[in-house]
Amino acid sequence: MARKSASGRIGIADVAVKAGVSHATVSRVMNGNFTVDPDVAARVRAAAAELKYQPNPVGRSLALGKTDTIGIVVPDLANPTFQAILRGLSRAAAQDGYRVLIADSFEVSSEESILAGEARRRCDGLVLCAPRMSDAELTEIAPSLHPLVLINRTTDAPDVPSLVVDYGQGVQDIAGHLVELGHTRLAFLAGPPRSASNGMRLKGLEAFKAAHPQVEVTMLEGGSDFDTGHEAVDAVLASGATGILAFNDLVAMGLMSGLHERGLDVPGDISVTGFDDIPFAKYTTPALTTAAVPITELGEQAWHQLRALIRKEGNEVPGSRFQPRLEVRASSGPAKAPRSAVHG
Amino acid sequence: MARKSASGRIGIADVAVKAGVSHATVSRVMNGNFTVDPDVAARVRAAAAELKYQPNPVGRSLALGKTDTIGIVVPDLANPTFQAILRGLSRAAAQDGYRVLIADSFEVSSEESILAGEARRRCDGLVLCAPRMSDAELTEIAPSLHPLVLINRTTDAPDVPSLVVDYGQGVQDIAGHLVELGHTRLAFLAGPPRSASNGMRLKGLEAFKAAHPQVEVTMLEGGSDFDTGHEAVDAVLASGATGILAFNDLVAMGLMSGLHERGLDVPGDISVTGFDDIPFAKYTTPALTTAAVPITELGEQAWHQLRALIRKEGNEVPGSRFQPRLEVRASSGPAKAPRSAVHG
DNA sequence: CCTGCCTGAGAAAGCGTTTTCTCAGTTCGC
DNA sequence: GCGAACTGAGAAAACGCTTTCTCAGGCAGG
Repeated sequence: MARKSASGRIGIADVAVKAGVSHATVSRVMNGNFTVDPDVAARVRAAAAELKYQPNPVGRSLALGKTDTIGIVVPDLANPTFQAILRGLSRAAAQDGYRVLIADSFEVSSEESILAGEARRRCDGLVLCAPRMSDAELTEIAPSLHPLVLINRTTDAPDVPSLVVDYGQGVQDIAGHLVELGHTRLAFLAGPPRSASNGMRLKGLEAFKAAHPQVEVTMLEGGSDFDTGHEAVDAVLASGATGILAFNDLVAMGLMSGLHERGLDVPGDISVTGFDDIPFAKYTTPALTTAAVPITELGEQAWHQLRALIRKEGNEVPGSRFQPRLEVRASSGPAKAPRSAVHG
Repeated sequence: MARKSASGRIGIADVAVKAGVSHATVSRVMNGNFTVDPDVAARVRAAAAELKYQPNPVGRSLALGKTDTIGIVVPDLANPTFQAILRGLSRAAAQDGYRVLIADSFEVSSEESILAGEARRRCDGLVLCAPRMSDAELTEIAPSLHPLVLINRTTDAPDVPSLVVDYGQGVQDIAGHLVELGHTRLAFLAGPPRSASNGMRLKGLEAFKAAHPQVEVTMLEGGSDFDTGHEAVDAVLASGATGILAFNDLVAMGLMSGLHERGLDVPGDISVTGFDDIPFAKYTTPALTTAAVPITELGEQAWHQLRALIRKEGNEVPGSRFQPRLEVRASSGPAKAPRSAVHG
């Protein structure tokens, strides 16, 4: 016959009545304030236990001005990279007693800032993951989103740490690896045009071309998923390249699948490389040569940065840059003699 | 020079002052209450726009008794199945203006009920995904979690819709398919012992054995990830089975990878099947025969059920059962002559 | 024995909304 | 032309908690 306040749920008032004290005292006890007589505290605790009282977090949030929740907005929850970031973030935050609220923008860049704003208002901080919005828009809304940390994107706005993977260096490492294997005609199967990480890859390849004038690098349009790779087979063959750098592992897998259907051998006829080293990359046949990104760790670091901001520690490094690690597997091998374009 | 209340953020009071009205009126305007003079409303809207006023959701939640947020607790955010459910749920909920808060129990079943309780208190409803806790515990806490919907788990507790995939039927379909291909010795590479969906598969196989006495079905211990499958190669070979039903696609992929390393051909020597039809299943070599589960749709349905509960519609069906669809691909083929056990 | 300090706990003021209550000022009907 | 019904908007209560303010009572010191 637990008495209830009007709302039907058990509140601080109920336990106050039951323990014969004021609700202020109940609050003190629940929050470990030691200015309370041990006997009274015990009585309150007993009453709380008996009533199975659990403080209402909303009331608590309003009073304390914090929610113990952080938000993350991702462009596409179906993308393994973002899933991994979410996982790392969620785990790290959970260890500090924070929960995470997710928002998926479904690659609609115009929704991002609204979504981000809404999420931010409900949370103590925000992680913006590879936002597709323009630099101008990002800079404009960044202050209203503080505490904010950026992943795979940078901004001029102050006090916004950003964690970026050095995709530029990564593609250069991969390209270098292919050249070492004797490939002189490479092709890059690009990612989504609005993706900043694609931009970094392109810049990396420019640098690579400058340093290796003897190597031919063809740029091909693309995307970020399986189908992109699968549909790119013709373009890849037409390029005459023997070493293909796919935008990411998904694209590489799609490409390998397409090449396989054409009866071509990887890496016998063509070497294919990916990027990211998603868990599946190890298990493709042939196993995929790729650049491993410590992506879960990225999520974890994002939390650490955000935590510093929330706690106003202020002495934190403004961000950091993650180096991919070349992961050589079976999908890359010695170059054949250059093929003529448009091979059967 | 936007004036601020003590907290630093712009509140309803600031708008009220600027528009020269009471904050009650501001609230009325913001919520589309038409008992406000159009002129006054316009003035308020102008003030709100100029101050970029955004209502504080926490205060709103407290007053309204709802958060427009739902929670989901999953045993392992790294599992593609749960990722897909999360995605479906998140998308469907977003369409109705709800956000989702995630909680990952990391397969620690003792944490589940605490996590669930905490999540629930911050949200308007909860989705419990394949909980690992005991039936007794589940039944006990279910009422305190209402509105609650269960995925891949059932309970006696009232008013708890549950969405389950008919794994029992699924394995029977797969087994039937293998038998049609001439396999007479099958093996089942089981999943986590505490998993209810594993239990359903086992029951399905019992039914299958009863209906097909001439077929031998060996049960092998297992798990739910790549490595499980990879490490199971010896046990699989020792069983002498020519048709292997793996617990899920991940396990199947691990197994295929292990078999490949041993120089065995799939499906020439052994047929391997998975379960779930994760996106990658299409792209393994050979492409994986599996049972497709409309898993994203499951998340979507979960939202619909939960929404009905939140809105107290009450006339909803108590849950539903999803039928997997057999997806025949290249990893299953005609049986060879039965092999002797412990093949080289 | 009185002043002053300290301790413990109730009263009350937030936190930022929504919503009910209330009432002044209009409009309408007879 | 006066009471009744209506309209619009402010005052205040409510949501559930934390925290500051305040004060009664106990105790030590002079």
